[in-house]
Amino acid sequence: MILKSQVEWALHCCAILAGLPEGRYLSTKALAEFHGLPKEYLSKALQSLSQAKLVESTLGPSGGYRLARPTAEITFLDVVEAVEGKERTFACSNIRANNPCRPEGYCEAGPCAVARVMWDADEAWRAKLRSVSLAALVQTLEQEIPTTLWQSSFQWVLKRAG
Amino acid sequence: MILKSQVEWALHCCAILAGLPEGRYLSTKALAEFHGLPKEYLSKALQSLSQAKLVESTLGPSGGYRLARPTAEITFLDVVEAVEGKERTFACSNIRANNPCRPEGYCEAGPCAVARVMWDADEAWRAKLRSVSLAALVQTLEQEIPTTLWQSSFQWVLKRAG
DNA sequence: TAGAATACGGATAATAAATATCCTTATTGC
DNA sequence: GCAATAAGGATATTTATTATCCGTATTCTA
Repeated sequence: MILKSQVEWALHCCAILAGLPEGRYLSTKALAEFHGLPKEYLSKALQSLSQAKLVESTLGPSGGYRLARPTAEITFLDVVEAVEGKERTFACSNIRANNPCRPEGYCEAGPCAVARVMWDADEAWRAKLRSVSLAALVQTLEQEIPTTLWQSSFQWVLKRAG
Repeated sequence: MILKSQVEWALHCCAILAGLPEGRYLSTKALAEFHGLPKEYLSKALQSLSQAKLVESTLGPSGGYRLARPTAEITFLDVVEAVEGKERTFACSNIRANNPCRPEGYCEAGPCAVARVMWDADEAWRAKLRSVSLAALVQTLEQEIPTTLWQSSFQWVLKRAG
């Protein structure tokens, strides 16, 4: 079990969009170029973000994407779920129902104990992702990335932002 | 991203093996029949458990599997990792290295900030799975499953255990 | 107003992973 | 010796992921 690579792409794209000045848009082309990713396929990830209302888009030249909400109000979980979907990572097929000793017409009361544990763990994962916002990510990046690289990247993006 | 169905199968099989009396074995055939699963493919999951040293096996008629450790010393994480592997659920391809503004020969210091968050969440998931033992699962099941079903299942298993 | 650049969605292909089956071998109990 | 078993290799089958291509509507710019 491994997350789609689109999750990684979407998170990095959001990090870039988070630094975009108010009212400006950045195109798929620019995002793909900046990250060295296939433009057409990255486009699908961005469309997922758009459908999840995490980003807004405009058409035409100078079109592209921008965040739809303040960076403090978008979490890692939002992005991950936009790309991966909201379904739990453990699917219970209720195999206990195949127990040959199960009486006719017997129906289990609640969810399986095995599934509950797996779902609790899934929720712990999601809680952790929910606890980190894009704002927090940007703050970390700003501290870690060398100033010159940070600024040159910012310039690179601005030059291409519509 | 969804866990293999073998994870579910392995957990339920371990729950059964946890109730097996000292020194007895239960075959793949019996476990497959009890859960309504394809014997050949379930066998692969049990082999994974065996390779991870969570269960022991013997050959021949009356052969099969039994737990290799006390139920209190086998966790959900042990079983999940035996089947799914120990790799993290987020793979960082280090796409920041594709940044066109990155100076020649520049080398990132530590892991990417995005990956760290994803890995923290992964660890939260694992911690939760690590916190639940087979002993705890059996205790829950014993409380939840109707006594008659519990006992008849136990009898069913014992009749087939070598 | 024409043309170019864009997001969007549908269709399709290529690759990888999960699911499943079959067969052979070595071991064990009867 | 025979039957039942775990183990592991080989091979399909099915599904998911990754990727590309194309047509359409929209928007900016010249």
